[in-house]
Amino acid sequence: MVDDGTGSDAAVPRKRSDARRNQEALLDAAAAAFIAAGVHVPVRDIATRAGVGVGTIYRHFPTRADLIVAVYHHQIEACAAAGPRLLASAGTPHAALAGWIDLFVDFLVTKHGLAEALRSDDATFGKLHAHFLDRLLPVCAHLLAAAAAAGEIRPDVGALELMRGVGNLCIGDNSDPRYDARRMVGFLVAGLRLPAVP
Amino acid sequence: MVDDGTGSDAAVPRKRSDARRNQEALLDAAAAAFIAAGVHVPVRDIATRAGVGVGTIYRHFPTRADLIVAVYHHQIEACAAAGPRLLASAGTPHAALAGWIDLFVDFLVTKHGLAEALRSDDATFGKLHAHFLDRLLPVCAHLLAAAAAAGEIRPDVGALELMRGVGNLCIGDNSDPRYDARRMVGFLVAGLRLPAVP
DNA sequence: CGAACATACGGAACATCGTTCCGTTTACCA
DNA sequence: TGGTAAACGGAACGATGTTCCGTATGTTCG
Repeated sequence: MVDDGTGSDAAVPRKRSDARRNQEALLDAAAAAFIAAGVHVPVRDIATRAGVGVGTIYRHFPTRADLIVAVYHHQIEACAAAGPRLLASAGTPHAALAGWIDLFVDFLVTKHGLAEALRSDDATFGKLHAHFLDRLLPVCAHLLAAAAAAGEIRPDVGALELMRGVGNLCIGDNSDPRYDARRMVGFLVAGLRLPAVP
Repeated sequence: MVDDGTGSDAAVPRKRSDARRNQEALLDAAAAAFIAAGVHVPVRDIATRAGVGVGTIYRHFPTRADLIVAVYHHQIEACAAAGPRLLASAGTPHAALAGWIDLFVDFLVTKHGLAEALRSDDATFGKLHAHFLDRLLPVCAHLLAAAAAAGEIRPDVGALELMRGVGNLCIGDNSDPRYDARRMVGFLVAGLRLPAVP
């Protein structure tokens, strides 16, 4: 719901062309910098890549979280949209849950430092955390409820604790080949299952 | 195996008395500072508490990891020693494993920021990570092997991945009452179980 | 006991990074 | 084309980790 100046009505005065151009340049530069050096890349590096001053970054994206959210906006939305789709197509609610968690894990482990940032107690990342929760928590809760209703998992698992646990398990996945976050997440999700009662 | 100047032979020249005194003062100050502000407390704060200059810290403890390891040395050793004891006293190997993991989790969540530091990819903490693994990995491996041999858990679980997963789940436990690391670790350990074959 | 020497100390100084602020430039509109 | 408001750039500031060297002090030996 961000007005980028190309919007539909005239309530908000159109942004200046250089501002729009710089915002685009910043998004591109940040995306490249995140891939090259992780989401903790120094602000000055992003500014240099984009050919702007650091002041321009703070004007467009007051906190690092805003920039990260903007860069990954599409992928976060795609992940949110995948929840209901999986629930409809997968064989069981538990399979849908597992599939969705896989998507979430894939997203996190392919963005260097994102899982760490998500869990940082630094207030700067509070908005990042909040945005992830806003978009993805309801999806996760829905999948959990379906699996619980089907008697496949214990009924007392909260969506927030599961997402945080999964996010935590993704930390450091890229720094040591002996650690595989997907495997650990698999164990965690398996631990939610109820013993089959025949 | 650090020579503190009170050692047995004279191969190493005895350290100066002020050096020994300052090292003690630094350990006390660091312990207090870690409790008050976490293991990421600024170096200057520790120096001020100890009544020394920052140079003295770096002389005694070249990296933050060295200081952390020294402060928690006793507790790490106690955790290592608890492994065999639990295996002997607990009803089943799996119970011993679960009990030991509980000790490990308790240790981590009561030291603000320690779990985070353990997982930081900052090279400064490499020695911290290495020391934890040196002392605790064999203990964990032993417990895992016993539980696997008893057929209680799947046989392909590595000690390193388990310890890292558990450590990761402990991150941020103190920053949000809605997240309980012990609960998540419980799910993870439960996920290692093999279905009972009667 | 007192001097000489090695050891250790303290904190100033430097580097990095996030963040703010304001003089200058630029786009837009009349 | 000129005026105005928006946006820009980067210097400057504060916090923190780290290094370095002139100074102080413990220890030893004559």
